[in-house]
Amino acid sequence: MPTALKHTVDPRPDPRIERSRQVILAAALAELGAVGYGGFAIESVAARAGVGKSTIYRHWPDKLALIADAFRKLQDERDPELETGTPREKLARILRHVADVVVDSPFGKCLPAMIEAAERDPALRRYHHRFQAEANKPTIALIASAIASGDFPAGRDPKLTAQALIGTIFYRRLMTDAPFTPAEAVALIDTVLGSEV
Amino acid sequence: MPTALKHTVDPRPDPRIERSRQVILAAALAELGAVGYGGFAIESVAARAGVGKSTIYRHWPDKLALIADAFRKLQDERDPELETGTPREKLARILRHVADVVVDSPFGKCLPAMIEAAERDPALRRYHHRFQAEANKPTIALIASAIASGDFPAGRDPKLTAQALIGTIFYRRLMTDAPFTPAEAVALIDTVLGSEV
DNA sequence: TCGCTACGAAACGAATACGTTTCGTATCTT
DNA sequence: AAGATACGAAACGTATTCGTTTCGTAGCGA
Repeated sequence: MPTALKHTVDPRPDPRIERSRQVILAAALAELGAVGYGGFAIESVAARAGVGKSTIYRHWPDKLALIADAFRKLQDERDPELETGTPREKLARILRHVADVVVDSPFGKCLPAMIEAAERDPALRRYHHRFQAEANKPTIALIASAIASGDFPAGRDPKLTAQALIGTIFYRRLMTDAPFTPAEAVALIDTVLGSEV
Repeated sequence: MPTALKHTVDPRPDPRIERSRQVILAAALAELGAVGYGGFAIESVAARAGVGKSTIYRHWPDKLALIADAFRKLQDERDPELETGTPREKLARILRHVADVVVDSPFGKCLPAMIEAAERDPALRRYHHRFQAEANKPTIALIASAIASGDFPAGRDPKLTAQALIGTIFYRRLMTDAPFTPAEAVALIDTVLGSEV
């Protein structure tokens, strides 16, 4: 009985499996962006992916599991920032990137669906919050170190500052008809941190 | 032919009609907050309101019209602010009020559903955006006048400043597990406008 | 009091989506 | 080349919801 093998990866897994998984996850994200959490239908995902419905149920037990995995795939979009320039320049780069992602990417298209899903399902909510907290860590660290070095004015809470900057971008995407444009990054920094810095 | 009467209100409309309308709209808001835009079901609204389904269809042609009317009713929640105190105190009062509404009220409970609905339906989206823009006008005016009077530091865009403040509260509600508390209002003002003001 | 009408309950057919199952085919590993 | 298996297509029964309709009742205005 080759019990030990159970803990090793199969030497040559059938490539059809992983390919199906990726095609289906991409289709699921497209579906979430197109019709939202409430309108999400497995049959539409199958059609979108050019796949039989049975193939989806072969890989995921139900709709929620598929949605959770699709959200997980959004994390691959993460595209962190450079390491050169003044703190102000780095921060502007981050904000421009966030604006790009929130407005245009699969993440941005799925954002309302993610918010709705997080509101309805506790497991998705935990993931949603953790993901967002993780994504903001570099920004908070940058602000904290810039305050410590005197590049940014003292007396501000780095985390709250980051949330004010990032929050503005999300607010514009979700609550107004004028999404935040990368060109406004400098103005936003001036507004929140002051232009005299 | 009493044509002119067409333009006047019926002298004594059946009170059952308006009563049904209000009960149903309140139930619709509760339903939106509880199950969201996608899960919204007319039959559940009827049960929640203690009303026959036919009564709902007697007053609204379909689901979307009912949802739109329910959103319109949220506007009644508006509870503007006082006129006394320093600009800083007024602003803190506004932010505390926004925090209350966004976290606790029917509006706050329906917020994810509204965002999702606005994403899917152009008419609801226009209403959603206009409502939000309208709600922010007093805040923007306050900031603008405080900047003009020298109470707030110059060089900031009042609208963007207001969006940074309000946006932080919405961001905390929608994207984190730590909703904004009224006690943080002063810290938020310090962070965005500087504590030296 | 009398006629009118808004009402609640219930049943309806159509449509949609879930999750399952079957079956023949195409593609993988060995 | 041969056996194993992941696949797509299709059909299935169940459940849910839509929006409609019918009907008897209760509350309204006059």
